[in-house]
Amino acid sequence: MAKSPTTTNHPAVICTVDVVLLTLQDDALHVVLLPRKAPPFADMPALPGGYIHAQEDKTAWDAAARVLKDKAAIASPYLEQLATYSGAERDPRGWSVSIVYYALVPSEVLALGHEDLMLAPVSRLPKLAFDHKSIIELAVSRVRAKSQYSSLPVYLCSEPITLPRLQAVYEAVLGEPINKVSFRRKMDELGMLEPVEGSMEAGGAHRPAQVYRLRKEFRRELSMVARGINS
Amino acid sequence: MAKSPTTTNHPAVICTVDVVLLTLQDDALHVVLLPRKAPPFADMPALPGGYIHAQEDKTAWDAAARVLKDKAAIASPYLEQLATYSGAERDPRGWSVSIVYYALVPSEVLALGHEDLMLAPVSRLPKLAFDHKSIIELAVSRVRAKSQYSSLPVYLCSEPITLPRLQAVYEAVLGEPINKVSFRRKMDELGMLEPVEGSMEAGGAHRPAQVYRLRKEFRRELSMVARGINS
DNA sequence: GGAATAGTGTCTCTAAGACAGTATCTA
DNA sequence: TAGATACTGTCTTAGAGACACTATTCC
Repeated sequence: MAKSPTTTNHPAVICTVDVVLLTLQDDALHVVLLPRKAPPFADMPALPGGYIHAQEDKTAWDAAARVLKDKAAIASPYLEQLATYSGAERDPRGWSVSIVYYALVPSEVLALGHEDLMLAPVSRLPKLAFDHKSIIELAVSRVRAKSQYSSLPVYLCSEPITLPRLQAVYEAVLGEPINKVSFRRKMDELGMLEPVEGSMEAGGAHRPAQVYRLRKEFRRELSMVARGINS
Repeated sequence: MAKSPTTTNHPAVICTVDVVLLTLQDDALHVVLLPRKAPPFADMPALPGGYIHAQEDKTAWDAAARVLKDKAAIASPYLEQLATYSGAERDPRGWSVSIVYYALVPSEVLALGHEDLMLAPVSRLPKLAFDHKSIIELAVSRVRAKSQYSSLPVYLCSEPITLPRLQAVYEAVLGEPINKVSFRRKMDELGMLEPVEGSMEAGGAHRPAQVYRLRKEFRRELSMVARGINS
């Protein structure tokens, strides 16, 4: 390997993190955006992001968590690495690396009004800064894929939750109806929900749904089934 | 966003790429390693890797391809991003980012003897520099997972190939036997192989296997099935 | 009781695995 | 012809989806 870049002719690379923060609004996936305050792409909506602070961030994950806390006032969501985007041309300021994370939160914890946070439906994204549009598209396809065989969508829900509500969340994420019997079999198999004594009146004239909460072991941990929710 | 890091107090971050180059040897997954020539971890085996060269590399993918070409004399393998490792403590020289790629090649294209290339079975890794051991473990689990539902293992084979041979490759990667009928159904469903006129004498006293080659459309492209090879 | 949604029992259908049969080569 | 491995037809079995029936609430 070569010497440290500071002692060679390798110019510094711009190192940033960006976060695709997803939530559910009106049963549709939305992404949190923030208008840029400075060039390049001033005033254009962009993913919350920022430079890695080598002094305060122990890892890029910590940097992403800090960005979420500073820019969206959100602590401890489900936060996972998506991919890293890099290249000479994605940022006019120079060769850049963006380590991208994605996070899922229930819309209830979103402090809209904080800063200039805005929500955009992922199916109709506005013009975005940098390559953020394709980043969001990758995040959405990753979330859809993972939702096929895991408990990922529960992180879009606030507890307690009912099975009919959770099924609606899965259907919103996957964009297709799910067989009720199969869905309940899978949720049972995932084994992450435990019933709470007491029921929820869905505000309607009908049988109330059983209320569940996440088992302790599954807080922020993903649970997988062998064959997926459908198929 | 803040100003460019070169005009602030953000110290430069060390930006590198590393490649987990996997191949099959004696029906077992092996990884290509290279002894380090300089500190830190001098003389210890490590993944082929190096700094991003902002002048010559258009993207980190290009940097990974260049590393493979320079250090292992390999051009155009199946090369895909794995994950990015980062942090203050993984490299004693400072805060570092390593964008890690993985590649699959048939053992025939490996020019062992080039440089000090060595091969280690992934099931018995030696002591490795940096956090390269856990990187390799992640790569192996990713390859195993993808092999469940895709054509990934064909990139470990040199063409032409027979179905019995390809099944042995899948079994070596997955570490478990596969049902022959199901396997052939899946390969058919993937639709990436086309028969070549002529047969292969497997060196034995038995019926020769039909020889196949990859369809043009699938060169370096992954093909997926709905439900995986097994289950 | 009627309307509405929650929850469940069970049949069907699809697809994976088991098994055994046929095919084709060498010695 | 015997032995070995390639290939294929078909039965069994497991799991997903469809459907209908029961349960429980409010009006």
